[in-house]
Amino acid sequence: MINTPSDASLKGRATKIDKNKKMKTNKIVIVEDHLLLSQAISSLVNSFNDFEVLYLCKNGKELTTKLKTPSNLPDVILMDVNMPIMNGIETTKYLKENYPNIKVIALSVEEDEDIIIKMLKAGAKGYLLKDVEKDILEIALNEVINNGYYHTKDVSKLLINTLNKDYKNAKIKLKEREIEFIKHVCTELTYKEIAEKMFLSPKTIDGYRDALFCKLEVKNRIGLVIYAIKNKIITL
Amino acid sequence: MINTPSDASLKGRATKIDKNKKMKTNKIVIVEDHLLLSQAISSLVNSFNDFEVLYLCKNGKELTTKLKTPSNLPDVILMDVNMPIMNGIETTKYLKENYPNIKVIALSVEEDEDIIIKMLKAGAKGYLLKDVEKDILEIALNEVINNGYYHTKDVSKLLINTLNKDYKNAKIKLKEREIEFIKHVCTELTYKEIAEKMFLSPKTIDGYRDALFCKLEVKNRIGLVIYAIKNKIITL
DNA sequence: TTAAAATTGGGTGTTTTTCCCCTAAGTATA
DNA sequence: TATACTTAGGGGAAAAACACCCAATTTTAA
Repeated sequence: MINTPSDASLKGRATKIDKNKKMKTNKIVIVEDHLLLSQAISSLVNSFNDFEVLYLCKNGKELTTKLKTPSNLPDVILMDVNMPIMNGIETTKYLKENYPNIKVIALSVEEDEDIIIKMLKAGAKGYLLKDVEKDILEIALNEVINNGYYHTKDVSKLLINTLNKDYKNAKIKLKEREIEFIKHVCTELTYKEIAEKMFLSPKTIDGYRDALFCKLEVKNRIGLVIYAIKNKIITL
Repeated sequence: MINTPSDASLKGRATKIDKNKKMKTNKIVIVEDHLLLSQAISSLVNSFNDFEVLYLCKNGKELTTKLKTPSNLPDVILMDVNMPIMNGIETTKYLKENYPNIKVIALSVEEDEDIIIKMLKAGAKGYLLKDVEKDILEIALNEVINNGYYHTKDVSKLLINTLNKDYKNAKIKLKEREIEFIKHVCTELTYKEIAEKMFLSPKTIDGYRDALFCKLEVKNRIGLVIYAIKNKIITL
């Protein structure tokens, strides 16, 4: 896809390095939905020693297709988290199961602890915020290849914070039916109308509402709406 | 593509061209809050012919400080729209007034018509979505320097759509007091409590509410909340 | 400049919806 | 056989929504 560098010059340099220093050139793939950014990051990575960008992908789906060709297997994948079609978390999970030797470094503007945790659980070997120094990216690439993982102080801090918080939060789980209900709550329907839509008695709806008020520690329907939006149960 | 030749070769090439063709090297500044991205874009821009990145800024404030030194004046600024402290729109307005010779190209993931319009009104000579091809960036830079402006088809389309829509929308204007009120609406306060906070009679609040229901074409408080969030009257 | 129109703040009352407390049967499921 | 989940209901208080009303100011336009 999208194409590889001015093939001639790249190959030329790679060969040279291989011969003189006998250094292995590590193969990198970038998965990022914004083409200009992936090209820019690619330009950066190619400027590092011993790293070579194989190709770019716009999302996880595209990556899985590419990987079916054996010559397309990289050493490290730089993976954006927010992508359409198949996002970073799903994709990383898929890689963990199907290509466990490929290391994934997450690259994101997202500082949301939940997402970082999910990404690391999915198998990412590192999580870089997009406002790090470029040197950090090079260090991370080297570390991941040599030691198997790399984490910045920022992310480590966040992780510790999260662990401490989890004692209190114990992450609230919503049932299927509750999620269905809360989606309707975020519309202009009355509870009576919601009951009709869900084929339930208005009194049952009363029950769901009261349970959620209690569970989510909100006082009224507005609270539910705010909760739903903050926790991305609905998107606007 | 995707790759910049190692710095040495790049500098070598640039010098060569300067000497042989007497080509002017255009000076570029990148304003973008995510350091890694600005460094990546910088790497890309430096790989183009006749362009050289002078320095990077994290936000508009930093830029205004830098510009006070005459040698820091660039030909073109690549400006992110969403930044903390001083965003792309404010910064572009400032540049238009104080440094009218500097051309601004907006660089954003934001496809929101309103924001694009604001940016162009503020004086941007081009608006690139971050998922364009890198060649487009190079073309845009050249066009802006030679012709004074550049717009992709995407943005042109959006502009035409917006013009058509404006006939219908005629953008609803909210008064100061209404905005104050609607912000309270997006909390768990009752109307009575909102009245207290705004030092008004609950009945006046009734008036505001009913007026907004009508003006914004919503049926109840939930509708107001959804409207407020969609139109960024409040941020979560 | 003066009258009409819009804006802002306030009032009384009714109906509908929301909220809150309580109970409890039927169904998975571990 | 507990435990949890889903469903459903009664009764009552509070809030929200709706319908009209009035009267100062400020803006707009004739």
